Amino acid sequence: MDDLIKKLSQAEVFEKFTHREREELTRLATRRVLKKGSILCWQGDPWPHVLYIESGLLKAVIGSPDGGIYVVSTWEDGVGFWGHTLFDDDGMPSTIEAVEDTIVYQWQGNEILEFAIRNSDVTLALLRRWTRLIRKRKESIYNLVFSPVAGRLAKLIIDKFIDEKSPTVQRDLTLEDMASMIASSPEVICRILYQFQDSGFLHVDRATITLRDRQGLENLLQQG
Amino acid sequence: MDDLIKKLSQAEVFEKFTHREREELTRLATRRVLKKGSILCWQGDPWPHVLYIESGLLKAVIGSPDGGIYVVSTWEDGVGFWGHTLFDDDGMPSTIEAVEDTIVYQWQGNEILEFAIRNSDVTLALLRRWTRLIRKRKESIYNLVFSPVAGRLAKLIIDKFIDEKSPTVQRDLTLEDMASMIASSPEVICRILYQFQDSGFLHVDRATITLRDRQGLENLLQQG
DNA sequence: CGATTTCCTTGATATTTATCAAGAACTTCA
DNA sequence: TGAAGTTCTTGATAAATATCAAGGAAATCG
Repeated sequence: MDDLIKKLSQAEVFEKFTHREREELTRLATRRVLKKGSILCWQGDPWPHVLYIESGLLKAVIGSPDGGIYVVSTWEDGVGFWGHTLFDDDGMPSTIEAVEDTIVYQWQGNEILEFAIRNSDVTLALLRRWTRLIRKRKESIYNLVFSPVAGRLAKLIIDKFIDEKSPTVQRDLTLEDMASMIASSPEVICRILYQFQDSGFLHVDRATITLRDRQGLENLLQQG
Repeated sequence: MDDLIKKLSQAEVFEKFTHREREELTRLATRRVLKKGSILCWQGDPWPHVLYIESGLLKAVIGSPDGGIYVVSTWEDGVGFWGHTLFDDDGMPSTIEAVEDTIVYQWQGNEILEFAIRNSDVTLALLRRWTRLIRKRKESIYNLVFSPVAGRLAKLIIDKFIDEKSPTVQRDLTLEDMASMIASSPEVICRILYQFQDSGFLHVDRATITLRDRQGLENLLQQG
């Protein structure tokens, strides 16, 4: 548990609590282990909670009635997740699913919100965090509106290689996974991947992707 | 000025201030008249301010390097607008433009933020407001990802007719305006409009649109 | 290891959407 | 009123993207 205190003191928003408050928070936390593929909450259901992700990976997904899905965002270890329900009593806008086995600490949201509101540093950090989320969503909108599929894929790949020392990465996402992240279809993504290879940007094989010309990819983003 | 106090007491977020605080706010406010087409702030520029729209209409627009534009949202009279910059010191994510002559009251953001943080009701209202914005953005994303152009246009039209007693409205938006609101092109919108007419949903002429079958349009939304 | 399943790849084809072009209808304004 | 500028409308065409289908490669699992 001391471990958790330490981690919280380095996490956005949580870091702004006083040490004492963090101690209290640690006491109130419930540790949960989420199996890969399990659902934390469903789109539309209320979920007035707060989460700290100790390890693993979550994704927020919106689905259409006829089965299409789109991955709005992913949440990595070391970050907090505040349920929308907490702030406006409405259902969650997306389904949250564990991409891999994930360990989280969960709070009853109103308990922690109580703390947060009393501490203006925390409040400001929360507002700041929320603002950044809005920016992210607007960026998604920008990409959907102005970038063709190739541009969106280029961006996805570049992001993949951020803080990656080696120019080669394992293909840990299936084509379908990628499709659901950039609103396209697996076949199209496959083709564009090899198109990128033909352009000399990447080397692609079944298991790996090797970055050959980052600048080339980045140019695709600019011109949309 | 008493007028302003009264209006603020009925506006989201502002209503949560104490009467005394609102008095103070009223003193700090600067009244501005924005001519139709004038720009309040540019995408990318810092803008750490707060706005109350007394009359008129603003729109938030994102633009691509090659001239495309997309209207992210519009802001009507009676609502407040809080600059993103205020919360994270970054540039604004969109350009804010007056759609028509608009009268606003503007504050130096940090002054008002000071108040807001000290009053937990206001803080909660702000977080709530911010949460709703995120929901709106996600809805936009949903529509861009899952609805074809016809579906997005149908939604735009239905929204147009919300709180409209008459089934006929003036076409106050040009085709280009609409195009920039649903990420399409004027020609395509024109065609779909007449398509809707052929399907019996609307009657269209150069100056007006008459709603004939609301349910028909709404069905388009469901199935995407 | 063999069987089954999932995933990748590619060709052929269909669908959706955008673009270009040109004329008609309307507005504005001198 | 008439000239200039917008906006609308429609046809023809092009581009982007999705879908369908099928074979092959890899992974999984009993």
